[in-house]
Amino acid sequence: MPELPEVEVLVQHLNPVLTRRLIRRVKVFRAKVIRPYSTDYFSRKLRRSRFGGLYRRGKYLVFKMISSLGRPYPLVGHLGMSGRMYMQAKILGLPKHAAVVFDFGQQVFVYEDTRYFGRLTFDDHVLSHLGIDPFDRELTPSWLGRALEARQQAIKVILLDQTVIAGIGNIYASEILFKARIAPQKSAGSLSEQEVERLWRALRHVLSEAIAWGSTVPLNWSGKPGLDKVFYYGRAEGTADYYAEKLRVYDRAGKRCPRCRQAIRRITQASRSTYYCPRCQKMN
DNA sequence: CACCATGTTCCTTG
DNA sequence: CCAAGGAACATGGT
Repeated sequence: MPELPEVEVLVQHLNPVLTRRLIRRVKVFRAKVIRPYSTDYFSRKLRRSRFGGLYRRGKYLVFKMISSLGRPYPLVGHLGMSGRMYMQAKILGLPKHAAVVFDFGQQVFVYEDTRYFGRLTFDDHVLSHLGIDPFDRELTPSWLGRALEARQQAIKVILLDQTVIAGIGNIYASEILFKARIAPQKSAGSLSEQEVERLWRALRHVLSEAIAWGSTVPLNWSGKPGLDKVFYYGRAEGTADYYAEKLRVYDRAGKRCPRCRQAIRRITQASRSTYYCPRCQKMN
C-alpha cells in the first residue's frame, strides 16, 4: 500500500470519515506494532478520545487526537510494507491480520498489516528526522541542487533516503528517474543543472499523477484478496483499470520501454530492485 | 525448495 | 561522527 501518493489518498479519504469520532474501546491484536507501549497503556490512553484531523508527513499518517479532557496529542501511524487502514461495519468480522482495531459502536476502524512492519505510536519524534516534503514550496530546483551536490551515493539511493526528501519509495523512485531520463546509478552530486531541473519536474509530475489517479478511481479500501491486493497495482471493485499499467518501468524487466521500445532492465541498488531503460537513461 | 516483495531500523565495518 | 552494506523483522505470492 504505502508510498507518498497512497498515504496522501488514504489521508484524504479518512479525514472526513474519522473526524470527531469517539473511540469507545481499542483492541490490540499484535503488540509489536504499538511498541514500546504496553497494550494496556495504549488502549487506556486512546479510549474515550476523539479523532481530530489527520495529515500526512512523508509516508506517515499523523492523527490529531483529543483526550476526554480536551487535551490534544498525536498518534503517528506508518503502514510499513503491507499496512491498510479503513472503516467497516462491525458485523463484517475482522481480517486475518488485524493489528489494532478502534471500536466506534456500529463501525470499527481497522489497522491491518500482513507483515506487521507498520506502527502506531504517540511519539512524534520520528517526524523531526524527515526531510522536505516533495510538495513543499521550499523545494525548488536550486534547493534540490544544493541538497544533492555533496552526495556521492547513487541518485536512486538518495531518492529513497527519507531524511533528504520524505515520501518517495522504491516504485516511484524508478518511475521518477525514468520520467526525468536520468540513469539511477549516477551519483547524486554529478547531476547537471538540467538534470536536477528535470528531476524536480518529474518528482512532482509522477507523484501528483499517482495522487490524481488514486483520488479519481473508486478504491476498495478493505481490499478483499483478489480484488484489490494493493491499490496501486490492484484494482478497485468494478474497475477494469489496473494501476500497474500506469507504471512505465517498475516491475517491467524485459518488457519494452514505452518511450523507445528498448528492453527495461532490472538492477540491484542498496539491496533493492531498480528498473530503468538503458537507452533513455544513459550514464553520460 | 528458491526467490522476491510498496519500508525502516539496527548492526557491522571502514 | 559519517558512509555503505547487509540482516532482521513476518507473511505471502510466484
